[in-house]
Amino acid sequence: MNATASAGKGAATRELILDHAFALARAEGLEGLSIGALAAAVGMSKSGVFAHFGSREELQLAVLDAGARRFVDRVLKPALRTPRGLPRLRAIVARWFEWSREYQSGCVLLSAASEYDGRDGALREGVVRQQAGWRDELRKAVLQAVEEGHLRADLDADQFAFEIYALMLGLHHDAGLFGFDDASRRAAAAFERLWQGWRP
Amino acid sequence: MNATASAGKGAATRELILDHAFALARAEGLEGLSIGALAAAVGMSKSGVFAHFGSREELQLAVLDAGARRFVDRVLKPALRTPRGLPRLRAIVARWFEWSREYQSGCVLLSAASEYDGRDGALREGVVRQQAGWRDELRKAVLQAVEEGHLRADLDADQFAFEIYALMLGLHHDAGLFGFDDASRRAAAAFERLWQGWRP
DNA sequence: AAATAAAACGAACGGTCGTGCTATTCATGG
DNA sequence: CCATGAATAGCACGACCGTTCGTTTTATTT
Repeated sequence: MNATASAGKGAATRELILDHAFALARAEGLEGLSIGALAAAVGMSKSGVFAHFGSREELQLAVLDAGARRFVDRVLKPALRTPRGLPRLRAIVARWFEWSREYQSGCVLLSAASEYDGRDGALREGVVRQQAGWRDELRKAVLQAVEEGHLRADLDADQFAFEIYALMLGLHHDAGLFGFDDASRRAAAAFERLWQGWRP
Repeated sequence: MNATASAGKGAATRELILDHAFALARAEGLEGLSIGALAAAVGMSKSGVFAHFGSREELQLAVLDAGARRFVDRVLKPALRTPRGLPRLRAIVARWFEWSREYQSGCVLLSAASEYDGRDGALREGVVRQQAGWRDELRKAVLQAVEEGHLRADLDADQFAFEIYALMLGLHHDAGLFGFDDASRRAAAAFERLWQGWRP
């Protein structure tokens, strides 16, 4: 009847597994994610879980992909409803802050970036593609703010996107180690100062 | 005769083990560091390596500590030879860039921060203490730059240290995924703009 | 050179890992 | 209601995990 069931029972349990896998990977990282622990969390047998993905690496890729989809749904998509330019850029960052608050102790996407930055293989490629894609979305939002005349025309959008991203990394880092509230204030203040410095 | 030998053979091989462990942890993280693989890298038996630390966790703590000592020796200490204030602060950042270039694909200290930010235990405590200590050194260097009159008096040193740290996180992130050179240019440009904006 | 202490080895233990195979349960279309 | 295929369970495998223990080799001291 509902959306998941109409795609068959298999797809539904696959989503259920991915839910638990996402939660486990938050705490242990994608490399720390084990099929046995995942099966125990879902309440299935190891082989039952395994059959849905065919290999551990496919499972990890699926978790990574699920994380990316959630991020887009929770951060980018809602912000697209606000008018393009600076308002939309600020909406993106605001949603991103909320995301960080929810996943302050372990964001799968960020820990994956640090887990696979020095390796080869499909997972690294997935992380790179995903991070490059998100950076490009950010860059486009910055570019639109320039085009709309909300930010100065001589602003380097790539550079600006890098600096925003760096602030969010700082937020996540400090939130995980020292607490979210202080980190959030610092990151927010830095972002305010950053874009205000580029007003026309 | 020499410094290491006078402390006994045990201490010397312990350092040798830590060398290899540091290299392995760069690629696999502290959680991915296994005693078997470490023993093979050093050319010793598993039990021989194990005996030096008594537990895997003690080994991980020792690697973390060794990393912190190296960082201080390579980044902070040399910078202390330049005059206090802005020159020293810029020297610290410059050394930090060199450190990042060397360890662009996997810095043990940073990956440890992301590995243990959502856990409990001795390792997390070690990471927090180490990160807090380094942040404080950074803050002190910023404060001295204010006291010397090199930066404006209304500068919030904590905030400034956070922003510098965030830039270095951005550098490491982008260097690992997209290449060091581009990331380095962006981070350097951001730091230049950052401190120049606070000149008296 | 003998005695003693430190260091390293080698084998084994109980567990968990990912993965393959076969059987059984389940849902679903005819 | 039954047949068919999908979904899950159960079991076994080889490999590696951290750790323990008794033995042997190597260094240091007397």
